[in-house]
Amino acid sequence: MKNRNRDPDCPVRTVLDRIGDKWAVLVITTLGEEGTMRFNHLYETIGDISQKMLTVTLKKLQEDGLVSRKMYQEIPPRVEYTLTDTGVTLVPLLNALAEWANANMKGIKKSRSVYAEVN
Amino acid sequence: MKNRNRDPDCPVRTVLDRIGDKWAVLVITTLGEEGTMRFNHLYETIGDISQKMLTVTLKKLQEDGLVSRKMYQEIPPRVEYTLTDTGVTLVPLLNALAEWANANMKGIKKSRSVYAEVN
DNA sequence: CTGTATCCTAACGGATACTG
DNA sequence: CAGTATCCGTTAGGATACAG
Repeated sequence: MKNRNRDPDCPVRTVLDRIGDKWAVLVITTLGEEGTMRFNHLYETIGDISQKMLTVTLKKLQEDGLVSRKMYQEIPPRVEYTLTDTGVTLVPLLNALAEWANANMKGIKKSRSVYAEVN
Repeated sequence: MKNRNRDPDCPVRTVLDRIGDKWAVLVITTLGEEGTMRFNHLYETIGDISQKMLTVTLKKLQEDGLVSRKMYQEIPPRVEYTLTDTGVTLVPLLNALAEWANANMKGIKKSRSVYAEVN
């Protein structure tokens, strides 16, 4: 495998700086579940994201070509976001992580409380 | 699937707050490749992590029960870190992400440059 | 409805020096 | 060798107000 040390172009880091972002993961998995969504729908579905972070995250994902944006010339405005083909390929990986989280959260929480008692 | 909205105990968020951390991912995948490693070995292999962040990250991973720490009473001191069984189960998922990154980095970089030109 | 623009605070995390 | 302690600049990101 390619040596990752001190390599600014390391793919792992390139992608981690993006999908390592909690909001990006949430947006991608949500779009993966619901398909095309409007801005407000995403905003309400994710729930605890701020408007600002949703905007920023969507822009970054568009920039990376993972999400596409379609704007309708209507009043009031309507904007729809959809995963691109590339974006879709990321969904199963993130879902696998989500499943891992579900399967292991209990153990992790227990470990944390044990650790807290000892220290 | 469990509704993730406004749920502070959401497993996905619990895990994302940890593996969403770039340093944690790097430590886990590195230990996954190399097996047991000493502090300095990890420090040098990862390369651009600071001593402080390595210490902090290892502590958090121990707290979650993903990494175990073994200290030898020697002079100079020797400390070895190893993935726990739980930690090991996370490795293939992270490696899958790394492979995804390798496969898609080119397209992502291209998308970014196109985006940069237009805007 | 779908954003943009500021302000502002907590935290992240690097650099450095010190310790057992 | 394997950390700890401290300082300190940068940034993430929430709150709020405003705009097209």
